Amino acid sequence: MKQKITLKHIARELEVSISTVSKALKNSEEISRDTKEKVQAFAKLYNYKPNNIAISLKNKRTKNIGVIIPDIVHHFFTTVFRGIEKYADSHGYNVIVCVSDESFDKEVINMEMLANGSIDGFIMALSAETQLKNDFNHLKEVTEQGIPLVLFDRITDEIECDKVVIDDKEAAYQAVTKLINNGRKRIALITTESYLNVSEKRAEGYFEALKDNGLAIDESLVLRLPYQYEDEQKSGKFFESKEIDAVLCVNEIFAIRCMRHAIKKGLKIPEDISFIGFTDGILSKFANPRLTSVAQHGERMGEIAAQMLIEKVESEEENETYRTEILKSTLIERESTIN
Amino acid sequence: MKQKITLKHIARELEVSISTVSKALKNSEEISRDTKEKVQAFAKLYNYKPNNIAISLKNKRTKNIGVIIPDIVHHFFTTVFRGIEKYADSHGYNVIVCVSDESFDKEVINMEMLANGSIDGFIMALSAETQLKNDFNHLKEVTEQGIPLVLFDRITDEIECDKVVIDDKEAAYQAVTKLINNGRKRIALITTESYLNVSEKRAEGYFEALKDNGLAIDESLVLRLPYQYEDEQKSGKFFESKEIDAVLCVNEIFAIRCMRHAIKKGLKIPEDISFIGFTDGILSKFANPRLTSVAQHGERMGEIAAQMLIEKVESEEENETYRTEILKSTLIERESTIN
DNA sequence: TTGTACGCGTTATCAT
DNA sequence: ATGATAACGCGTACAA
Repeated sequence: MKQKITLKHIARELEVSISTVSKALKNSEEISRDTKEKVQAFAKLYNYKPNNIAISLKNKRTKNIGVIIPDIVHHFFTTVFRGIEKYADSHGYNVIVCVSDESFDKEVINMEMLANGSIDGFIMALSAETQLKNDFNHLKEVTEQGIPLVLFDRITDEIECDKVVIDDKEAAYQAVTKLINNGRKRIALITTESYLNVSEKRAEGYFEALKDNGLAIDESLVLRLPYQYEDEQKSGKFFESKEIDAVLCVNEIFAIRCMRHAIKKGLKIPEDISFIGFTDGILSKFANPRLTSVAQHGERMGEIAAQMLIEKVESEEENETYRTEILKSTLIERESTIN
Repeated sequence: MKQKITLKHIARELEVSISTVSKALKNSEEISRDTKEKVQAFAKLYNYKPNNIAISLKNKRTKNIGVIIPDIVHHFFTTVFRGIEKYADSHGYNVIVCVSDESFDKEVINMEMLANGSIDGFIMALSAETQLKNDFNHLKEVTEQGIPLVLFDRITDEIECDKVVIDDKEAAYQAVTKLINNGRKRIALITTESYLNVSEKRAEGYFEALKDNGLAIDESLVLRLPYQYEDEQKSGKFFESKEIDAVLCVNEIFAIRCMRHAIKKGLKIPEDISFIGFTDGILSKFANPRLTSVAQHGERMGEIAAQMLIEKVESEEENETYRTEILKSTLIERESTIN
């Protein structure tokens, strides 16, 4: 096992001082051609690479980004993560991922862990529990320490920092308007229990579109399911008992499940009933029928978040201005709606 | 902005030496009750937390694990990653993820980057290009430096290290046997171009099962598609032209696509034609009909990989014995096969 | 009981 | 042209 070589080793071997070696490797003008060549040759031979940790300690810069997300086995977050990783990688940053698992405590612990020097800044989406508790002290602490923070998707107004979201309300509004223009009258909304701000925004858009188009709001057409919804009972009954001709679902899985219920009931998609989902992931593309879906452009979102963060990290002055980037979403039309 | 506080700050403020502070915070017997209380109170007040980087430098241990995977937007890898993250987190380790994007160069660069002190060990699945080139010098370098390495799923025999795989060959063998027992005679294999060792293993199992059950091997029933297969042409023609009563696909997406072709051709699933896929992900569960699939237990795989790695990282002696853990897969039967 | 000195690996500043 | 020294933040063996 050949040990990692350090400046000290080279210095000792070549009988020069450590600082000479350091300078020689940086091609400093101060050092003679001879020495430089000797040192550089030796370094190459033994494949010298400076130790990142030592450099981090010296520079007080780790070139690491901390990413905290509720769940990694979730198409949208995964997509965002890919955008972050890509941008970070191409700018010389590494990414440390922690999964909060929708738990407040884990989120806090992970943040504290990373905040002690391991990273230069955070990118995160809040856990469901955090949004429910409405407790953001851990975020406040971090920003007060001057650690840059970028929130995406699951954000809060309580914290001042850069943010990236999609226009959830607008997207839902457009989707519902589309359904109405296709002649749909009884449009259901399948959403999550209400503490997730994204679901809230989508519901707002749904209601507003109905109102603006002169359709009555019928609360009995709104079904709220637990976030991790496994049981088929509740949604099954809903479809059996209601007369519906279109459905907006706040995620793909709800949509796929509901399409099944509709088919089982003997309805034809999209003739008798149309479906639109959120998160244009793999399920939408491969569902049968293929699902019309609101694409959230997660990868782009990740890139923007990473860019915002790295900008803040690398800016010298303490920049106290924050912006919220709102990404436009796109409705991808497929077989589950009439064109 | 309140700056992160260090031992030095506390020492200066309390007019004691740095080492006194350090010891006091560790509740050392050497320090008087008085001083300890004073220091600890002050530390708590200002929320002192030791700097991870400094500790890493001192201990030559980062408590970071480097994970390099070909793709993160891929259900199987994501699942494995979750297992790694979970185990790592519960053992006080952080995870740095790099995505090789199936590129040899990126894999090499990322490894070199992390190998210079940023991590205590690697967990990785080889990129397609690396397997194609058959060049593993970057892995060799790392292991020679004494950095522990665990390979999973996409592995190679060229490198001595711990490994975790599933019994791909056996799984395919079982799946095909199952189809045969259900009375299927003309069983197709849809696989990737041949340099991925997992696909190879699955193909072996397929052939062996046919042979052991006295069925002729018909190479024209084997379709090899590019790994990132987008175009529908080739597989479409295949289904139009062949008489097939069952299909084994090496991944979910191939299976879903092929089911569409079959349905389009007017075949009934599973009556006329059965389907079995690999990677029991979200698509299998929600496909219509639901897809019978080989579950690879990615999360368990990740846990085991992390456990193997951390064991090696934390073991004092240079342990030169490596093991290869072979995980049993499970066939999850759903609507696409007869029970 | 407290403090000094050193080392982890690197770089920057200031001598020589 | 080269080297000594200090500093990043921490921990610890040793000295006082």
